[in-house]
Amino acid sequence: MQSESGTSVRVRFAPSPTGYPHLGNIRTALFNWLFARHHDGKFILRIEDTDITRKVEGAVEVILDSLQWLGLDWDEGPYFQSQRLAIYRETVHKLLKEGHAYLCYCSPERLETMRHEQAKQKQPPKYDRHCRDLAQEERTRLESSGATPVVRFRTPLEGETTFHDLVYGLVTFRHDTLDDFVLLKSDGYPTYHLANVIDDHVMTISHVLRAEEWLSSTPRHVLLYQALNWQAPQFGHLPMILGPDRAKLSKRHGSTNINEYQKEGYLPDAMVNFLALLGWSLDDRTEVLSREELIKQFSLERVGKTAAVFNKDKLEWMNGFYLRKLNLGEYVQQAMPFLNRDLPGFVKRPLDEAYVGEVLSLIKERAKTLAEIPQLASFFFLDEIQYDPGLLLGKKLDAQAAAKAITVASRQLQEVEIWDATTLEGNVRPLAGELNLGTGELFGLLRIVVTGRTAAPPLFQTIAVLGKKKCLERFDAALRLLPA
RNA sequence: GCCCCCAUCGUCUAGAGGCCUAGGACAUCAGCCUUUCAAGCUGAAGAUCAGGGGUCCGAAUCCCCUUGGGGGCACCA
Repeated sequence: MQSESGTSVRVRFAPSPTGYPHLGNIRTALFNWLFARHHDGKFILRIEDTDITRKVEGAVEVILDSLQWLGLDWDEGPYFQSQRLAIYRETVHKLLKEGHAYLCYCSPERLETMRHEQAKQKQPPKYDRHCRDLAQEERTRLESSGATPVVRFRTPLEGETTFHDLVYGLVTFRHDTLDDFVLLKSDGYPTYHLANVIDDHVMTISHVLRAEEWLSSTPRHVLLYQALNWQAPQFGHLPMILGPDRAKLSKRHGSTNINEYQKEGYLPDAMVNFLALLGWSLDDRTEVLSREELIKQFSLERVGKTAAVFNKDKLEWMNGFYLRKLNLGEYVQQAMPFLNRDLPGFVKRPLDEAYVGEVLSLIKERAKTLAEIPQLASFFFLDEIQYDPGLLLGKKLDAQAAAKAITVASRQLQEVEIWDATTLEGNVRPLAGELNLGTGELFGLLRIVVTGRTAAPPLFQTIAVLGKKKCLERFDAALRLLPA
């Protein structure tokens, strides 16, 4: 498909490896990906590693893994800005030559005291343009002093810049509220402003879809495009995702890195569906959309402007929903790594896949995340279960009555030949009357005996899966736990 | 302090002047189902559409102001 300007759609996701990607970063990636796929365009991955001091080891790998995990495949890249320094320098020379940029020798110390002064006088912190029009002798003096300059953009002093944002509409900034921002740092690396403009141009990016936090630096970028005589891409800023405290997502918000969600057992499809609904909607009722539907339906027109607080409860619900939709085979595949990871070490590995399948068919409806599964299913795998013996007692059930019920039930079970839920229930249910107990009471007691828990899958299905031997052992164990 | 953006149930949102006595989803509560827990189904509660002015026959929807929230203002991205 062609965009309005007649060129094909090319979008990029351009994270910086200064940390692990969080929900907000990934939502941006997702929207770019959906936009590209919808328009049959290209999704390009670019690593903005121009700050060597903040680089986090392993971050690039985590970024790539996260995208792969979610199925957000890219068509080009990853490109690394740190390997493209020559391109930036060349462009800076051009800007310098044409008077759109200038060398600035101000020391970090001077800049800091300047800002300090400005703050004291309640002035907006802005570079005072000290080096903007240096006299020639002053320049030579500074050059010979050995100070390494930075390159700054010569921002127009008057006028204003207006651009049309695909999400927010017309946005205008007066030039006198901008300052002469740095293009090239003294270490020779470009700043974000420079590098992203150059790369977006060189890579013929058609649409820049990024978080709203970039809205206020967009006029700088527009000005740069103009100075370079390049056509700017279309900009579309995406509403922010906020933490529960309504502040920009950060490390302070705990589990916000996307790889945490993988570890917690969320499914990529659920994650994608949920994230898509943060800032975008199809209509007034559709909540569940497959990847294909999302691609087909996604449009910038339906992206909202309001920042969204992300709601983990809803994510959990959606994940549970996707989990329940899985067929048993898929479910086993998904759950197996989590069982291996979280079941106690003394449980024999490898786990028997057929047995795991039977177990999971019982807990499938009960898990909201894959990480809950080992916990929900642990009693199926342990030889001995631990629980508070007090659970065996009830209102009408003292130790003696409980012991009797357990003994009777145990004896009855020993007789059962066909070990399936229906047969088991047919044999055990009548015992309630004989023991003068309510069925709920008896079943509740047996549930504790067999699972050690008050909440578990249906009793007879559980007994069926557990097997005769293990069940009878648990009946004996319960008897031993009961006070004499 | 300055600049920019935003403003509908607790949260995510629908709503592009009359269909709104504001719809859906999550969460909450209740009922049904039921041997427990889930799931499922049904229902309830929950938003004077931030407040105030306009415009209009008519405003959640358009304009202005106020307030609130967010973002930006680095040799970070």
